[in-house]
Amino acid sequence: MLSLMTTQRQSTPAGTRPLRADAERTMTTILEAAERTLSRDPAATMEQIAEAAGVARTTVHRRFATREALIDTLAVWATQRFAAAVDAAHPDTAPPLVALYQTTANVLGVKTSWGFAMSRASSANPEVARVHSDVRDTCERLFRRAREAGVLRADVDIPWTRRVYYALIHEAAQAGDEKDADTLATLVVDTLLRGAGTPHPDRL
Amino acid sequence: MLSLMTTQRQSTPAGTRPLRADAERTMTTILEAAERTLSRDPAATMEQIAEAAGVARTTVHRRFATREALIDTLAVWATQRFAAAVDAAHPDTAPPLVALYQTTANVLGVKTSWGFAMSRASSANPEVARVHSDVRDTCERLFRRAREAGVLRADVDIPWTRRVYYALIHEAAQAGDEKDADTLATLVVDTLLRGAGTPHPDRL
DNA sequence: ACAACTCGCTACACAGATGATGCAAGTCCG
DNA sequence: CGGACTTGCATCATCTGTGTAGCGAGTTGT
Repeated sequence: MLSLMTTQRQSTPAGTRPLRADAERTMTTILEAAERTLSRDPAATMEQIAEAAGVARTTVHRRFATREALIDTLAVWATQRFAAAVDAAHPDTAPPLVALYQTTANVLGVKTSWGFAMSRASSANPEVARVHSDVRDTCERLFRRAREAGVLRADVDIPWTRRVYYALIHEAAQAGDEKDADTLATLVVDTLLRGAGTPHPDRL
Repeated sequence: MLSLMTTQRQSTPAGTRPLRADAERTMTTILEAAERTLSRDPAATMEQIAEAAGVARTTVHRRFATREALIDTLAVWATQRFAAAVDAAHPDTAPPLVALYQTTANVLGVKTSWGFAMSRASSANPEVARVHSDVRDTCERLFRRAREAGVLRADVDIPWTRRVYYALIHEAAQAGDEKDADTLATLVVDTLLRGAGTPHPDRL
C-alpha cells in the first residue's frame, strides 16, 4: 500500500541523469528555502525564494523550469515524507489507539517542517493527489477500526471525525513549535477523544 | 464593549458624503461578488471580481481606489457582522453553555457567507484587528466562565481550547453548506465538549 | 591538468495586473 | 424637466513577475 515507493524513484525527478554534488546541494537548499518562504507567504515570488536560498533567481529557474514545477517538486518531496510517516505507524495493523497515537506523532514531525507543501493536498500532480487520497482512506479505516474496538463512540460520523482530526493536527503544528512531537500528539489525541468538557454533566 | 459601533459609522467609509442609491447598490454588489470570487480564489483579479459583479473593471476602481482598499472594506463589512453576531449571543452574561451554543450558531451564520473576509483576521486595518482581538478575548473569557461552572474540565488550556473551537467552526462552515446553522452548532459544541471517544475506556 | 559542469550577473522579451483618464450614454432625484 | 451623478467603453502608462540567453569566473571530478 501507499505504493509511492514502488518505483524506487530518487529525490531527483525521474528521467534526469544524476546531478553533480554541488548542484544537488543547491537544489536541496532551494527547496528548503521555498518551504520556509512559502509557508510564510504562499504568494511569495521566485525572487524572494532565491534570496532566502542565497542564490540568484536565474539559478532557481535553471533547476526548476517554472514556478509550478518548483512547487510540484516540493509537494512530491513532502508527500513522500508524509506517506512514509503514516506507513511507519502501521495504521492498519497496530491496535487502534496505539496506531492513532503513533500516526499523530509521526505526522506532526513532518507537518511542522513541511507545512506549506503538505497543505497542497489537491495538487495538480496526480501522484501527490493519490497519496493524499490514500492516506485519507487509511485514516478513515483506522477510525472505523477504533469505533468497532470501542475507542470511538458508535454514533460518530467518520468523515467529520477525520476532518476534526486533521484540523487538530494542523492547529497543534501551528501552536507548538517549541514542544516536541510526542507532547503534541498526546494533546491532539486527548482532545480528539475526550474533548474539553467534563465527563458527565447533565447538559442539553 | 466591541466598540466598533461607537463611532456610529455607516456602511460607506468615513469621511465620504452619502452615495446615490444606485451607486450604493453597485458597491454592495461588488463587495458580495468579491466575497464569492475571493473565497474560491484568493488571488482572483479585479477583472474577475468585476465580471462576477456584472460591472466593468473601471467601475470597481472608481469605488475602491486600490485592490487593497476593496479587500479592506470587505474585511470591515464582515467584521461588523462578526462582532454583531457574537454580541447578540450575550457571551458574557448568558449561562456558559447557552452562550457557547448561541455564539456558535450566530458565528456560523456569518462565516458561511463571509468566509474569505473573515479569514483576514490579521488585517492591515487596525480596527479589524482590534475587533478580532476583542472577540478572542471574549471567547476566552467565556471559556473561563465555562470552566469555573464545571462545563469545561478544570485542567484544560484555555488558548488551546479556543484554537480548537475556532478550527471546529471553520471545519463546520466548510463541510456543511447544506445543513442549517443550528445543526452545525450542535455538532461543533458536541464535538468540542465530548470529543469522539467513548466515555470511560481504560486508555493510556 | 583538463574537460565538463555550475553559478552569478546582466540584459532582454513577454504577459498580466493595476490604476488613471476622457467621453458618451444612461439613470436618479429634486 | 434638467442638472448632477454614475456607468461602460476604449485607451494608455506603469509595474511586477516570469522565463530565456549568453558570458565570465569558479568548482568538480577524473
